[in-house]
Amino acid sequence: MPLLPLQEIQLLHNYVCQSVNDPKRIQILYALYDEPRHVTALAELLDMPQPTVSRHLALLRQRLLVTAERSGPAVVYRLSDPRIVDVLEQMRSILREVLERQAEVLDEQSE
Amino acid sequence: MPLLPLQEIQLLHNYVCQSVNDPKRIQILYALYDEPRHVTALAELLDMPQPTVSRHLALLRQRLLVTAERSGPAVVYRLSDPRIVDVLEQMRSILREVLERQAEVLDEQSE
DNA sequence: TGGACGTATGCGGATGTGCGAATAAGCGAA
DNA sequence: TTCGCTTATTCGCACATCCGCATACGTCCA
Repeated sequence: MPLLPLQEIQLLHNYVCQSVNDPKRIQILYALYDEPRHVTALAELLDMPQPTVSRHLALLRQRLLVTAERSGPAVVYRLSDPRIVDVLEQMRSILREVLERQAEVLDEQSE
Repeated sequence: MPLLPLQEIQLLHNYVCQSVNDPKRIQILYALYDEPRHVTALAELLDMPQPTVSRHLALLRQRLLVTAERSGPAVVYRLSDPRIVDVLEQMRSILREVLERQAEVLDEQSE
């Protein structure tokens, strides 16, 4: 795999990496993976103030990771591409492994 | 997939998401995927000041995504788990798709 | 031990990000 | 149009992050 051109790295960072760089946004992505929801439902489920949820959703929508659709007075949000949660799961898997490896090293040192 | 406990989301964010939330760190991860390198080699390859590279590496090492090994006066860094670059590639794939979808929508609107 | 090479760190400033509180704006029903 | 519900936005502040510069630290070898 060749090194990526800087421009492409910028895109990757601006759109995707920044989007997942907030715990609340990660929560929102998981919640939308479960099923599409409207703003108030998300706010109640995740115990966040409505303006906070709305702001995070606006950011995710701007980054094209979620789409919004009006349903009466409410606005239902859904993931543009559910694979974004697969990515988060892969990150978790990597994290689990490196933490375990770290634990082993500490064990060996204490022997 | 159940919603994740907040604590696990925090871990995910602190270790992995934050790590990839900087264009220069993404460049470094790709460069180390290519092959393990020492600080100065990275600095020259990526055209960054040495202290900048060193600081980013320190962060990545603290997050357990890279490991450091002394080799004479130099310190060789390598990826703890190459799958981190697979994750970045998956992000790129998702980004490419949503951007294409966006382009289609704009085309339809202009017809 | 002194010097050269390679790496890490401290500091100050600039920039970016998230939040609370209040409020504006959009939609639907009567 | 007016009210009620839902969502979006504005403002000000607190906090984190990144960088350049200078410098300290580590290691090796003469």
